[in-house]
Amino acid sequence: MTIAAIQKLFREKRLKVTPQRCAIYNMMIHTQSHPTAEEIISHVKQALPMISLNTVYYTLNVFETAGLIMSINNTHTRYDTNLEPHHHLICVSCRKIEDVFDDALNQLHLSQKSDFEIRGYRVEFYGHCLNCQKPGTSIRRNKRLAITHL
Amino acid sequence: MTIAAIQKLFREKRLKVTPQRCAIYNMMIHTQSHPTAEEIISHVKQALPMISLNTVYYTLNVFETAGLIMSINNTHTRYDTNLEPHHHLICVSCRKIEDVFDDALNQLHLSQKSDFEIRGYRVEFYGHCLNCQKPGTSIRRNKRLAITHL
DNA sequence: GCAGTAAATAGTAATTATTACTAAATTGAG
DNA sequence: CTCAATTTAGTAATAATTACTATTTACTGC
Ligand SMILES: [Mn+2]
Ligand SMILES: [Mn+2]
Ligand SMILES: [Zn+2]
Ligand SMILES: [Zn+2]
Repeated sequence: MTIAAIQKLFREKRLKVTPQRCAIYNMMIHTQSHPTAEEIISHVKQALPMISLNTVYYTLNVFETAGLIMSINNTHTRYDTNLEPHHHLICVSCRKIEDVFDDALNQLHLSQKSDFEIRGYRVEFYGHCLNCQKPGTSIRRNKRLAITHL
Repeated sequence: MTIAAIQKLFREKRLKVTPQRCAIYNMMIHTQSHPTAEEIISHVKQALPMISLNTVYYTLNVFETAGLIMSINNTHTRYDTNLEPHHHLICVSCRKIEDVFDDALNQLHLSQKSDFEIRGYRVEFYGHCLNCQKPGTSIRRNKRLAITHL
C-alpha cells in the first residue's frame, strides 16, 4: 500500500490527512506484530522525531472509530471463577460481561498446525448489552466512566 | 459451596487457608458479574474491613496460578490493521500475538438468543509460543517485563 | 499445644498505560 | 487566500497494577 493509497483511504473515511497519521498507519500495515502504542511511537519517531505519545493514542482512537483498525485488550482485568468451558458476550459500550454456554463453541480446533502449544481458547462476542441499546447510553464519553450496571 | 468446602479446595491446591482468601473466593463464586479487583475489595471489606487492595491482587494471582480462576483482559492494548476475519494465538508467557486464518472459525454463531446486539466476535487461543516453549523462558517473573520477541 | 519457618498480609510507595487539558499549528473547504 | 475546525505536542492528571517491607499468620513436625 502506497502513501498515496493511504491518503486516498483517509479521505474516503473523512479523516484529515496529516504526516503523523500517514506515518502511523504506514508503519502499522507493514508489520505483523500487533504493536502497542509504545512500539508504534518508537518506530514512527525515526521519521517524525517530535511526535507525541498523546498523538499516537489520539490517532489510534480515530482509526478505530473510523473502522481502520481494531484494538485487542483494552480494559480493567476482570476475574471469573467459572472454569467450565464457556465464552463471553462483552458490551463495547459499558464493558459488561455476560456468560455464554454453547456446546458448539466448545469443540473448536485449528485446521492448520502451528508453532504454538495451545492450552485453550475463548470466544469473545462484542456488541451492545440490553441496557446500552437504549438511546443515549450507548456512547462512553469518558473512557474511564464507571460501569453502572453489572 | 460452603466455607468448609472452600477450605478443602484450598488444601487440595496446597494453598494456605486464610480469612482473606476464603472471603475473596466466597464472594467470587456467589456472583455472576466477573468482578474487577476494586469490586471484589468493596464487597469483601464488609466482612474484613482491614483488607488491602494489594492482598486482593496477590490473592487473585495465586488463585489464577492455582487454576481456581481465570482473568479476562490483562495486558497492554495492542492494535491490528488487519480487519479481515481472523483470530489470534496469544502466548501467555510473553504476550506475543500471532494471527490465525481459519475459515471454520469465521462461521460461528450462538445457538441461543440473547439480549446482546452482537456486532462480531474473536477467538483467542492461549498457549506458549515457540520461543517460550524453551526451558527457562516460559515464566514471566516480572509482570512488566518487556516482550523480547515480536 | 509449641517452636520454627515459610508464606501471607497491610501499608505505603512506585510504576506506567492511558486520558485530560490547552495553546499553537495545521488542514481542508469555500 | 482566509477562516473555522481539527489536530498536534507538551504537560499534567488519573488510576490500575506492581514493588517493597515490616509484621503477622498458617502450617509442619515435635
Ligand atoms: Mn464467565
Ligand atoms: Mn491480527
Ligand atoms: Zn452495556
Ligand atoms: Zn512467548
